[in-house]
Amino acid sequence: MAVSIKDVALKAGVSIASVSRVLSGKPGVGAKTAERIRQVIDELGYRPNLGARGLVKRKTGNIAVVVPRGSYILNNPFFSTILDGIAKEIDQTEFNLLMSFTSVQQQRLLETQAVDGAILFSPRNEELSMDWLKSLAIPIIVVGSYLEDSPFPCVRPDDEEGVRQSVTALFNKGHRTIGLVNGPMSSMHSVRYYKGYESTLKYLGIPFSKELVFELDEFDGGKVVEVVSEFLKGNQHMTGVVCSSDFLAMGVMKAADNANVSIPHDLSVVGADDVPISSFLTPSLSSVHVDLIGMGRKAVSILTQLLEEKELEKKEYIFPMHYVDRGTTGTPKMKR
Amino acid sequence: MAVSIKDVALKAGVSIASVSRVLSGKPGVGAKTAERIRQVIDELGYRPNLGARGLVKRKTGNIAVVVPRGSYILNNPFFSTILDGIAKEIDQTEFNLLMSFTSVQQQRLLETQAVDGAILFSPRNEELSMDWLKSLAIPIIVVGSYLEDSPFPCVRPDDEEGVRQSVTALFNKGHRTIGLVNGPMSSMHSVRYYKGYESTLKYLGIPFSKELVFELDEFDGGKVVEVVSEFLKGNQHMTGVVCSSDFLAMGVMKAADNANVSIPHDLSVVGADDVPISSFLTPSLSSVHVDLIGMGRKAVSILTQLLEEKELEKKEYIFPMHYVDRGTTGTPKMKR
DNA sequence: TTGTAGGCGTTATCAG
DNA sequence: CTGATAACGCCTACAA
Repeated sequence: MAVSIKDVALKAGVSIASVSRVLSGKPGVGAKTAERIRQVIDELGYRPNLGARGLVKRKTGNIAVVVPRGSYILNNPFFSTILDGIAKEIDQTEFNLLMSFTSVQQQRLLETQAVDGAILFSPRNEELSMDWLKSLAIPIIVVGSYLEDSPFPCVRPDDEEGVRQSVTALFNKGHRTIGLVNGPMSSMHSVRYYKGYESTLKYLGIPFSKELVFELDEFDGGKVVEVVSEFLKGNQHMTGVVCSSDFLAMGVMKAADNANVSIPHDLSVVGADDVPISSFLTPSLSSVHVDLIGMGRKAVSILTQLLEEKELEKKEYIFPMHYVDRGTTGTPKMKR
Repeated sequence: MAVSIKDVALKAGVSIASVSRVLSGKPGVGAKTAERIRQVIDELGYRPNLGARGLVKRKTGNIAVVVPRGSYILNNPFFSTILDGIAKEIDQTEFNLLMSFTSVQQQRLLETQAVDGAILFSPRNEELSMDWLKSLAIPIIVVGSYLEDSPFPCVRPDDEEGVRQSVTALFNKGHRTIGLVNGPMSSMHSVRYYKGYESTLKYLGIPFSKELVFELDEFDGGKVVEVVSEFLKGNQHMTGVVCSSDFLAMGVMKAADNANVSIPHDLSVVGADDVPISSFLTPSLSSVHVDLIGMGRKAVSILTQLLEEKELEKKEYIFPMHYVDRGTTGTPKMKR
């Protein structure tokens, strides 16, 4: 049986009101009484029950991080690095962090008034009903991507710029046949990557070919390597490939290895997001860097602003990307 | 203003007691009334307030996952894979998942009656006070490692067996000078790895040399590669190395690359845990596999058993490990 | 400066 | 079968 405010009041010989006052640092308690109360609190090791407090204050003190269904996500460093940022920033606040990984969980979490606000991680357009989200009537932030036609503020990388830089980097090294390995088009992230890829090619005067675009439903382990291997075999004239994530790039590297395609000798590869692990690969992965930790932090900080009823300066917080040249990119050979 | 049980009762023309009864599926409500109530609940989109319910039931419906301080952890696939299992299993229950990443967070979480039980992820001996943990008076499970002299059930890999198998695998390939790259000794995981390494060498009749053991405080990015490179240079007669995690093994691979040591030609490397990403490395990493997802699931399932006041069959749930031969291991060359 | 009492949304006990 | 009503732990007017 946990010690309650009543126990403290009793032992200190005061009313619970006074205890409550010193607890919340409110004025109206004599110095001596306050001191005594504090001492009793200490002695008894009293801790306020957050649930009860939430009930009357109508605040839970929790915020939710909602990640899309599909377990692949947890092993995706794009996610864990942003989560790292979220965790760091949340540590500066008084909030607890609730996480949900499935739609059942998120329903329970969001509909039962268990949280004051939520951070949606790279949601897919088709998975979340906008009406439902709005009906929740709590502040919501989208991070990593954004929802189409959504009223929610979002924090995301400047994808178009990222893919522009990676395609251009390959172009500048002499590549003229550049493929794209992309994620599922249900994510706006992939959509933007696709568009940016297309427009950059056009800008550079390179013909666009549907053959060179590969869309992966997700990175679900072994299967990926197989299909990407096929893709590589079917496009032997391709000398470079840009990917919409480092995770995909890793798959490409492995597939290349499988297909006896040497990187960067036969094929140059550029990832995206530059997750921490990228520089540990062999060869180390060229990528377009973005401050994922900062994105996580930003998501939390604007959510807490909203929670404090402050106005946001803008609706989209777009983080710059910049190309980082490492070991997976080189000049193209004449022929593969 | 969220709709409460009162609103439902009002609109249905019944007492809140009856509403509460249909909500919790308790008997004592006429079929017709129940039907009407259900309908109103639907119309109003009523959802019970978990906090209020928790207050009277003295259950929060939350369980905590406590991860040790230090951000490296989030990008460690050992963690994220176990977390994956935790998430999967939690989905089978009615619990919400609260996470804490720092000591401040875990204090708030655990001391404010915000959770019914907790899963401690690979805790370090010095970071958690046993007395404090006991004083919380909630069920606690340790996963990934264990706490010395702790009364808490734990779920962990059979580390001793793992290192025995990896050392033996190298031995069988002809290696006689085998190093160990280990984590910090504050983790029991490292301690067991160290012991297993030592005893296996003795069993195989290989002399133990302190020079060949390298202890890394943690995998904190670039620095690791540097120091491991030094280690490799200082031990050129070493033909194989076993690591206490795949994460460390990746660092060794990168360091080897830096030092112009070719794997597995010049040096064989064995990781541990066989995280999903391992098979995507080039060359793919030899490791000792363990069912990390299963460990996560098990942690949740025994915690919920405890929460239901059921007895546990045992105190330690040890998962078997078995060596998986992949690309980073080969026969030793005569000389490096 | 202090205490009393009402209420936050639920569940549970006890009458009717 | 149904409905008051008293908790649960806490906050906060309002009184004293």
